[in-house]
Amino acid sequence: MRTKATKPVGDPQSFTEAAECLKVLAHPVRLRMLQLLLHGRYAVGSLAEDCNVPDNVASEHLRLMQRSGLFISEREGRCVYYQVAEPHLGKLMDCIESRFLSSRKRK
Amino acid sequence: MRTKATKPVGDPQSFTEAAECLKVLAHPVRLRMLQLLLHGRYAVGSLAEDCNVPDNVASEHLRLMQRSGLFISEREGRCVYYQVAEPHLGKLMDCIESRFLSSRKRK
DNA sequence: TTAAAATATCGTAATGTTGCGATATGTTGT
DNA sequence: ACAACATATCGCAACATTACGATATTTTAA
Repeated sequence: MRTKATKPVGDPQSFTEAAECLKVLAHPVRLRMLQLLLHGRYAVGSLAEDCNVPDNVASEHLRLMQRSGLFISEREGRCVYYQVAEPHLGKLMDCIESRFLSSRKRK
Repeated sequence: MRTKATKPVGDPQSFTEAAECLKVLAHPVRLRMLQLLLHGRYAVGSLAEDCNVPDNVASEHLRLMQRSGLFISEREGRCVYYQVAEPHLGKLMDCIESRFLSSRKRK
């Protein structure tokens, strides 16, 4: 049995899936939305306002992330609230934050 | 002093940078290259062969990742060897692997 | 039932990404 | 100097992503 010359495994299909997930995250507005939703539950309009984008643009970003299984939504009166559905996103966001984003808080 | 109602911080510029980095990672071939290079040092041709893409395509992916500061390269005779330059990529790849890729090894 | 609010969807134009073939550059051995 | 090898670059066509304005849907309140 050899102990050297091992290569990490991973079938091409898995890399494609991982890449598609990263592609969904790879947008500044969607990243910010994820960060917010990892800390709470927000309606479309609040997210749009925080991200400085029109409501319909926010809605499209949220729809994309929902179709990828990252978020779920539920209607409550007039508003639709989104929240994080994929548990691994917390750790992933930690990595991203520790590299790119400050860790201070604001109200 | 209030203890509730805090929102995570992050100026838009940082989110743009983070998103650009994720965009670079968000390709199956580039992800596989990163995984390999986190375990060793490879020349363009070896990476191309492992990823089943022509040499020039591999070279373009590597160039992109190098321009984003993720890899560095050094010539050694005829070959050019790439290696990981950004230390945070290890943890990030761990997250991705734990979610999407099996952890078995192959020779 | 009508109006207003919140969200979603659609068509479209602008822009970005990808892979390919051809060509260029750099390196080694003869 | 030349041929062979390894890598890099270029122009281009195919395709994907994005934001926008307009329009549709759903819900609440009057």
